[in-house]
Order: sequence, then structure tokens, then C-alpha cells
Amino acid sequence: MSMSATPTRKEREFQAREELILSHARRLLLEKGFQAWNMEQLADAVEYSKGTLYQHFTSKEDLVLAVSTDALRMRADLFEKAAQFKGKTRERCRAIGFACCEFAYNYPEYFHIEMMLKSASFWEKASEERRQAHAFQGARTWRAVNHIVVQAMALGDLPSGRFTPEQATFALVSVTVGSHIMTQEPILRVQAGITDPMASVRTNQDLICDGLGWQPLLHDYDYASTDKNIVKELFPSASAWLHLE
Amino acid sequence: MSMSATPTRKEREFQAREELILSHARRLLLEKGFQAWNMEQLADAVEYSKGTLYQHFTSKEDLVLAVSTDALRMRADLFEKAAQFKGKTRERCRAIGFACCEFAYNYPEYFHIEMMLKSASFWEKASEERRQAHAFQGARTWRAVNHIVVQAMALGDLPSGRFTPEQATFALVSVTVGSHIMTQEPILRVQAGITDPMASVRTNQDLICDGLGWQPLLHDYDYASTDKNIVKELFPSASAWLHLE
DNA sequence: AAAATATTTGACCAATGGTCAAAATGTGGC
DNA sequence: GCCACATTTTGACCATTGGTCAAATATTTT
Repeated sequence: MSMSATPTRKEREFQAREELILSHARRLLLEKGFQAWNMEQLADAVEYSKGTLYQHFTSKEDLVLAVSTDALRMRADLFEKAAQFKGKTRERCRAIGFACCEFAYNYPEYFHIEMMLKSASFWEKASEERRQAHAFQGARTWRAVNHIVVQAMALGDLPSGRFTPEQATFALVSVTVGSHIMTQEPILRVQAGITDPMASVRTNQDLICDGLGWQPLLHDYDYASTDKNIVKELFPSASAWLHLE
Repeated sequence: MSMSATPTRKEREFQAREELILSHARRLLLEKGFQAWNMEQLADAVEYSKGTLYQHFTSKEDLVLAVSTDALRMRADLFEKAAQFKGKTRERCRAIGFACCEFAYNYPEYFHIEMMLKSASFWEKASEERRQAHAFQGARTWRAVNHIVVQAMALGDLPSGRFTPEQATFALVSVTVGSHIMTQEPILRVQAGITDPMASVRTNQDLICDGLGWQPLLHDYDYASTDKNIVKELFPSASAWLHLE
């Protein structure tokens, strides 16, 4: 039994099967949410039996948490990539906004899943291991945003007197999550006359940044060319969800 | 059988029982979320049998939707009451912010329930009647905010060139819901150093208002006395969640 | 090839949302 | 007060599904 860096064939097979299960579970989750499928169906889909699923995951919740954490890891990757964008701090923050849209486009149901996780009974049914993995990826996303905020304050782009970096980060995170959830609500979309959900999310982020006094403010600077660069350099495939006028 | 304004004794009894069921369901929901209780337990609690519950509600989801709509009605009541506050438009918007905190204090789990409702399978299991009731109360809350925004633009307190009233309303709603959800997340609370969740929510609302250019901006005006008046006139019982320094 | 070990399976269990025939209760006529 | 009829309540019962585990199957070792 190898605990070392070189996995045995068995271990590789186990890993491959875990990814197979996760990919099918992800598909079911994105298509049907949480309730509208069961472990039997998943077992059929991956062509293993139910019992085998339970050798990988302690419960349905544990499995869903694993899918969610995978998505969160991808989001953290995008955030960290976006944070490297060369430019003013607010442009880099903007790049993260684009990263989040790119993510939301690929995992349209993720924010609902994330909300589900917040309901108490989920965490107690999941394994400690996966809980920690989720917390770790969550911390990465937080850190990516917070890091830019701290730098912005250090550089004087963002006033540091009124709010702590954490308060500013919290405001950005809150508005982003809230906006993503709300744009996915058909009724609200009609009420608010939203035709481009991702644009609405980014607009709301801009409002928070402006509110924080993050220079340069929206009407003092032309972000159109910034946006073009962000897309060109970081998210060339963003045309699927991006509608730049 | 009376369809008129004067209900028969039977109809009154039916109504009373429905409220009994709803009040117990509300308690269970707030204490345990959705999963951690079942219809049998609720039946025991109200001292009727399971079958009787299903004469009032078509499914567990239908019941939960009814509870949620009741809460939403209360929120709409608070919003409409807050909108009557005498003062500048931004002060009245602020009053609604307080109303939402007052609501959140009384229904701490409501936003999680609301998120649950957004998951597809819920709506299809609920009755058409209750779906409409929910939409109606949702529209009331939206309208209360939107009405102030429209007035603010008409009065010139809020610039009307850059955003439509609906976009501004949407931004406020998004940041509020997002902030309420996020402040209830223990991990995030630690990360963001949040000691007063309601204050954080209201701060985020202020950031959006400032971002929208809603006069008078936060640093041009002392809202402390406004806040005192809002509390005194509208929410005298707010001391439970309010920590004015 | 046989024994030992590891893995996979699906029948089975318990919990629970939902149903419905039967019991209980209420109502009206005499 | 009693009977027939209508309405309401009940809880045994059903179907679904998350989760378990002894037996079957596959793999490795001797």
C-alpha cells in the first residue's frame, strides 16, 4: 500500500472512478438541483452499484459537497488568475468580476448549491475531510479579493479610513453573490428589466467600488478598453456570455 | 356554504387551524430548517393527524411556501410602513434598510428559506394558489423600494441618467439579500471580522446608495440623527438588534 | 490451482412524504 | 331521542429513497 507520491494502479483506478462519479453528479446537480435525482440513478449512470458510490462518499450530501468544492476550486483558480492582471487595483478587481461571471456561466446552478450548503443539516452529514476541503477553497477565493483590496488601500487607490479591508471585501462578496442569485430569478429579471445578467452583476460590483471611493471612479475613467484587455488576456472564451456594446 | 364576507363557524375553525399549523411549521422551520423535521412530528405538535394537514396543504413544500409567504407579507408591511418616513428620499430608503433588519431579526432563517424556494422542485410541488400569493407579496416589497427610487430620481436626489430606477432597485435588493445571507455565515463572519451583522448589511446598502450618487452622500450628511428618528418613530423595539454607538 | 484478500453488488432496512378506506363526528328530520 | 345522511378525521398503508452489509465476484498471493 503506497502512501507515497507514486500511486499504485488500484489507487489510480479509484481516483479515476471518483472523478467519473463526480462528473455525473455534477451533471445531475446542474440539470436537476438536489432533490430530483437519487443515488440509484447516479449508480446506473456511472455503471456501478449504489454500494460502490458509498465507498467514495459517506452520504449524498458528502457527494454534493465534493462537487461544490470542485467548482469552488475552479472559481478560486479563475480568481487568482484574474488577480494577476496588470493594471490599476480597481482594474484588477474588475478582472475578478469577470472571472466570477466566467465561472457563473460554466456553473449556472452553483450559487443555488452554495446556498443549500449553508443549510445546517448538510454539513453534519458530510465528512470532516470534505468540509475542510471546502473551507480551504472558500478561503482562497476570499483571499484573492481581499489581497487586492489591501493593496488598493496601501497604494491609496481606496480610502482606508472609513472601512477596513475586510469590510470592503465583504461588501464586494455580498453584492456579487446576491446579484448572481437574483439575476437567476426569472420573476425578478422581468421586474428589473434585466436582459444581460452578467452585466447587471458587474454593474452592481461597480456601484460598491464607487461607493467605497475606489479610484478611478466609474465616470472618471473609461473602463471599456480595460474590459477588452481583460477579456483578451484572461477570458478569450467569454464571448459566450459577454455582450459588450 | 357561505362564499360571502361572513364566514360560517366551520370556516372560522378551518382558518384557525390553518394558522395553528402555520405557526408550528414556522417554529420548526426557524429551528431546524427544512429537512430536520417531518409531517408526522408537525401533526403531533398541532395535535391533529397527518391526513388533516394535507387538507390544508398539498405537500410539505406547499406548507413551507405558505410560511414563507406569511413572512414575506410581514416584510412588505414593514417596508411600506418604513416608506412613509418623513424625510429626504435617501432617508426613506434608509428606513427601509432598518425595516429589513427588523424583519431579519424576527425571521433569522427566512433568507435561507427564500433561497430554498428558488430551487426548481419546490415550485412545482406547491399549489398554484400559493405560488401566486408569494409572487404578490414579493411584488409588494419590490414596489416599496422601487417607488422611493423613482421619486428620488424625479426629485433629482438620485441621478437618472446612468441607471434606470429598476437597475437601482435591483442593486439595492441584491446587496441586501446577499449581505443578509453572508452575515449569517459563521466562517465569513470571522473572516470579515463582523461583530454586528445588521450594521454590516446597512453599510453595504449605503455603499450602493453612494455608488448610485444618491444625495446626500454618506460623508456629506450626518445620518446618526436620522437613524435615531427612524428607530424612535418606526421601530421602537429595534434595540434588540441595534447597536448604535 | 487453491487459499487468502479485496472489491462489488443488490437485496434489504428504516425513514418519510403522501393516500384513502374506514371510523368518528356532526347535522337535520322526525 | 334516534336514525339516516354528510362531513371530517384518522392512522394503517404505499412508494420512494438514502444507506447498509452479507454474499458473490474478482484479484492477488502462495
